[in-house]
Amino acid sequence: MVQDGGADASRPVTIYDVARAAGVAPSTVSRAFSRPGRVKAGTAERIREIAVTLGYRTSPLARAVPGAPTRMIALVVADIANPVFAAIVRGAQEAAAERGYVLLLADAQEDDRQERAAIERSLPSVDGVVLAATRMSDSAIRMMSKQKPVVVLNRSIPDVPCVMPDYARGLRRAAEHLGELGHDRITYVAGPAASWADGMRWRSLRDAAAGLHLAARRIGPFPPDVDGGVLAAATFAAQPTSAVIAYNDLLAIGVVRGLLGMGVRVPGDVSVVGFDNILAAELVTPGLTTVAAPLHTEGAEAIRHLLAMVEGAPTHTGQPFVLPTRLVVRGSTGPSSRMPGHPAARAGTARGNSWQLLVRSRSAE
Amino acid sequence: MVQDGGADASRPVTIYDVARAAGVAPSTVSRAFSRPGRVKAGTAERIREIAVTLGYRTSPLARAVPGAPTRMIALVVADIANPVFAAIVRGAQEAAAERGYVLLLADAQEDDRQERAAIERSLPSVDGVVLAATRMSDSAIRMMSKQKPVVVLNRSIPDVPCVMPDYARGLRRAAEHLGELGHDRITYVAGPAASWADGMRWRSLRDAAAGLHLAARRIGPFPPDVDGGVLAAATFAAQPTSAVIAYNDLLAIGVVRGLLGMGVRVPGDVSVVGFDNILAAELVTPGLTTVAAPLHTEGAEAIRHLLAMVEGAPTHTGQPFVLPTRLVVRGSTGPSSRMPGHPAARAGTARGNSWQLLVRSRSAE
DNA sequence: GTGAAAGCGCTAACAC
DNA sequence: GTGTTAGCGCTTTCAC
Repeated sequence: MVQDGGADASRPVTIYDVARAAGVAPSTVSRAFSRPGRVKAGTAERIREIAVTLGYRTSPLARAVPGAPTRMIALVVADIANPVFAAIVRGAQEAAAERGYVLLLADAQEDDRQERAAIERSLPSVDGVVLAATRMSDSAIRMMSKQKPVVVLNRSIPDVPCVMPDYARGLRRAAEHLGELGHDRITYVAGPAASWADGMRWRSLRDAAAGLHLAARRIGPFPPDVDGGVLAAATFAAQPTSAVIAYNDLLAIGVVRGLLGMGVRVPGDVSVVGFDNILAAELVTPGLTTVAAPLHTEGAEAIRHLLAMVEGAPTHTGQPFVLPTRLVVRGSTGPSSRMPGHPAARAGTARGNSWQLLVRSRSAE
Repeated sequence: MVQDGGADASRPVTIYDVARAAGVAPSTVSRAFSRPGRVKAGTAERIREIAVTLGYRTSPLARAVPGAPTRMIALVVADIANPVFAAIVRGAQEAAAERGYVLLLADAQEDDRQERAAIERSLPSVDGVVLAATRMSDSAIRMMSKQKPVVVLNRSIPDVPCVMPDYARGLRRAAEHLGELGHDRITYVAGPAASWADGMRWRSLRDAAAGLHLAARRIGPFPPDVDGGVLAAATFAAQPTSAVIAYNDLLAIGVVRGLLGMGVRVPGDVSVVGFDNILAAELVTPGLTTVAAPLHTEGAEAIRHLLAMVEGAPTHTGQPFVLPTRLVVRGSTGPSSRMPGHPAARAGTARGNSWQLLVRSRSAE
């Protein structure tokens, strides 16, 4: 047993130490912190002061033992190195900190089993879970959401609350933009095959294109990074269109880079649109026109919904909570060379509008 | 009281449920998991099977009550939205997951008080702390490291183990590179005033420059982001040199952008070097020459050191653990216009080597 | 090898 | 209002 010889620096100060010093029962100390109203004002204040002097810190772990909340939230991301998730994490972290919650970060590293393992490990310690771009099956998620409050990002699952950007509107704006510039055929460069978001983006684009009387086709899947985009550019070049919309910015940047490397001009010959609006989209040359997803807000909203559920709100299981997107126009999109009257159009016409041949001859070198 | 009527989906399965089902004492079940050697092989196996059937999950929280490890590590970063930290977090997360630890992420949001609050909140629940780019004072950190194992990133503090990139070597390589290209005066664009890393980088550069008979001066401080760089470019243009090394890549990219905006050519008129080698450094035009910090490795090493300490290794409190850096040469650096015989040099000479005037006249427009 | 019992720090019942 | 008591799920003595 440790002597009660005062504040021992090594052993944390407990509620008992405070109680003894204040001359009250431990439960009173506990109440002074958790239910201030139920303790006489004077007593509460005295306890607080003594607690501060002694350096008492409430231990969230012990508090949690009887099944009480831990004030920790697990945030599961597919890949923390991906700038998209960094922004989401930031938003989530802010919203959580604001309410006194702490974030437990689990990085699935784009791998199903890692994701499972990470969740298994953290689930028991947290009050709820936010799944950002999960690879789990709908049923697995639904099962999980029976155990603990769960909010899913970027994906819609019946009976599970979810937050996502307005894909339909975002892609429609992108298609309109391209249409206005005179492009009438759009290639969608797909991301990961298993991705729910990819399917959603493609469907949104296809529907929007149909409504605008534009032709849309899809190539892929490709890994959602710059190298994937370079790869995609090569595939694309075999059967080009004048406009491309990519699954995400990284892929779009890779496409631009691949195209440029083949001697294809962007936006002169091909216009390219990304999705997400990551920092690099603004920094590349030409700047990337992209659909801006409200990443930060997504993270924050997901946490807010989750905390509402954790703190007893009814599981809001209706429609997905949709956040507005907007189109950010930069230099990677421009008038189609078929667009009459525009300088770029004339230039394109002058070259016989056949950069395809150019590409072929170059890559044959 | 809950009836012992079998696996109730809502209530988590406890060690007692397993014990009852297996016909052994709870302590035996506990041993079977924590100290497998001390239980007869057959018994242990039977317990394991039953545990799996029942869906038993060990509760890390309850386990932690008597002061035992929680297998959680707090990672405190200055700004999770900064790509540098994202890479560190990634490395840390991997190393932690590998050893069965979970990461508790605290984002200080570049704010002292937030940082303090975040640490206070998470400290009691974790086995140790990794501080990445903290703003805390040396003494506060030292104090903290008496309570729990602490590893500091990118900073050297007596008596506290730390991991950092080899600033001296990295900046020396950058200076050598610039020297070889014929630059003899280097401007260092400083980052945040309070940053330990900034001071270290500047001192390293100054010392390296002295050894190479190059002149080095410093301007700043500037916010360590693209806008800060644009700002810095304006200041720099008033008294330019032919070479710039910036505190980090974001700042360097901003400088390049600012310079380009003023009609200054990079690298034709000014060579620019960054630090960190973030993704965007490769994507911008021209590509940014930069000192690559081993971000991912830093995160992973920090965790490895910390876990060694957590698991009883002596607090390795000697020299900081230094990780190798390397210079990545891209398009933002080129021969000084004073370099005789080189095409770029001639071009520079032809223009009278006086882009300073050009800048002035342009900005006067 | 295994069981019984004590206790981690805290909160929730229940008394007074 | 405040003290007393009984746990939370688990690990760790200490017996046997």
